[in-house]
Amino acid sequence: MMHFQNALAKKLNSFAPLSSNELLRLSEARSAPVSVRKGRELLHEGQLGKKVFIVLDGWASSYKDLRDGTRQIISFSIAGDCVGLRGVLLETADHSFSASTDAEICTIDAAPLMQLFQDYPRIRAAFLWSSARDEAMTAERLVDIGRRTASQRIAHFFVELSERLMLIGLADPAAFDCPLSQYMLADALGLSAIHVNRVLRDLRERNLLVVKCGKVTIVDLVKLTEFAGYQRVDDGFNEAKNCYRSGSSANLN
Amino acid sequence: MMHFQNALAKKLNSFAPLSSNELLRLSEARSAPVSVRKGRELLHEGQLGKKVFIVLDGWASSYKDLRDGTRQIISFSIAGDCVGLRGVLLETADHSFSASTDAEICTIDAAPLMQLFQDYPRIRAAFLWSSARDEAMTAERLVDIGRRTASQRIAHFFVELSERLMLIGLADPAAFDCPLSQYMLADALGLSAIHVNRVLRDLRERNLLVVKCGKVTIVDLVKLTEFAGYQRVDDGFNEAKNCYRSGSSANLN
DNA sequence: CGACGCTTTGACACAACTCAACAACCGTGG
DNA sequence: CCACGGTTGTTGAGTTGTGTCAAAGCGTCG
Repeated sequence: MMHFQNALAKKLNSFAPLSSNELLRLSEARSAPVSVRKGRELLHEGQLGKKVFIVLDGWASSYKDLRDGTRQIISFSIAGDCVGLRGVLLETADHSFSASTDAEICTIDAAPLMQLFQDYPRIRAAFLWSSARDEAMTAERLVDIGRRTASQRIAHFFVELSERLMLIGLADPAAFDCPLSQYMLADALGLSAIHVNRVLRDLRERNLLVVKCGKVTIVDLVKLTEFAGYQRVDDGFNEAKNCYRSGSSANLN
Repeated sequence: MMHFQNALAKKLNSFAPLSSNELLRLSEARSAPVSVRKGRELLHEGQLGKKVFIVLDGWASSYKDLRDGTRQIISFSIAGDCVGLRGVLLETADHSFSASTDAEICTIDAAPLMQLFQDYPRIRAAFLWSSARDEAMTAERLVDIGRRTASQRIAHFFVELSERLMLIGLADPAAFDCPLSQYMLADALGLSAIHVNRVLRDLRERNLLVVKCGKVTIVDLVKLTEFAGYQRVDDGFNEAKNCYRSGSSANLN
């Protein structure tokens, strides 16, 4: 209960403040927290999407295994993250899901969750918001892998990770714990583990970022952010600037 | 109205059959269809997410521009596709959106859409399903770019595209129209346009796929699918096989 | 007609991968 | 206690896939 309050509820609250009644309903719908060991697979691609998982503590990852033995990690989940909503909607999971460290996890069955969505618009809104946020991160990872060099990619990943962890109080601006092995980073960022190692050395020698013994230290956040290309071309300041670039007979804005 | 019925309604219907009343409500909420010319930008990254766009005819793309002048296309939209729901939920668009060909597009404002979601659970379900499907495609693209070679990537992309187009009756099993330039393919698949050209030649010489004058011909679907690694390791037959790989005290399934 | 966008090709450079080897660290069991 | 295998990190040498640069062919459209 403590964990539940601290992780999911805290995160959902940050979008749509939930009443104590809504929190109670959520808490009734969820399973008891379960401890799972590192490596434990909780969901296999192709399985029926019967429930969502909520990470209360530890790290987990969503990924797809390919025929040639490689894998692509879609995303890492940390405390407060909800996984599998898409699988519930599509009825079958389109990715696998495993604990990356020892973790504490609970579940909510599809049926009661859908009922909550129907009865409590704010709970629905909060989940949708959270899932939209995850999707935005997936799109950002697409940009990472598609258009950034390995160094930028890794830099970008850690900047983003730092922000995520800070949101839930698990990082301070200069450093945080990160139990991801170089193999996992490689599978998430579309690189080989060996190259990840080389890039990490490079970032260390440039005095940007040090990864050592499961601890990440951001040496120079400004330089790192700049290096990663963290902001995009517009930075949001030129809204609608080009909206009428090509002519059209009607106003779509 | 005709188009609206044929595109969005048809697609939504394929998931959650909508009553004529629900279709009417949807149709009342949407704007009149608007013709936009190729290249027209409809939404710019960072803009307020005030509405969703529905493609009725033609092709469009969602993308992010990077500081160094490159871009990453997140997805292509075709008739029946809905874009911008995420932007509405997160309140600001996390990507830009443009017409890739001359196109016919209508919009639904955020407020009436949310009201529809509240009043008509099946409309809500249909939109959520559609957006979950899009998200699954984004994840698949991530796998493409992260773990497949350029040739596999392109092969995979066209197999997936063929299936999408067939669903809305715009492709037959052997061929379909595709107005995407090699530059657009490159930006979607994390490649350079020049390399896309080389790979297309390669696929042609292997007698797998011919792309010529905006027309894609699939020469050998079986070989192409095999080549692309379209199916993943499990194919869904071994549900739950590994769910108990590492021990745990409680049942999460 | 010239300008422009898209495709095609070649030569070359370089980022990232593979293979191979070794070091450091861990928990386990003899 | 130490030996052990397994996992992770580190480094080097060589290979290859893909990007870059440059140039030419070709439609189309104004």
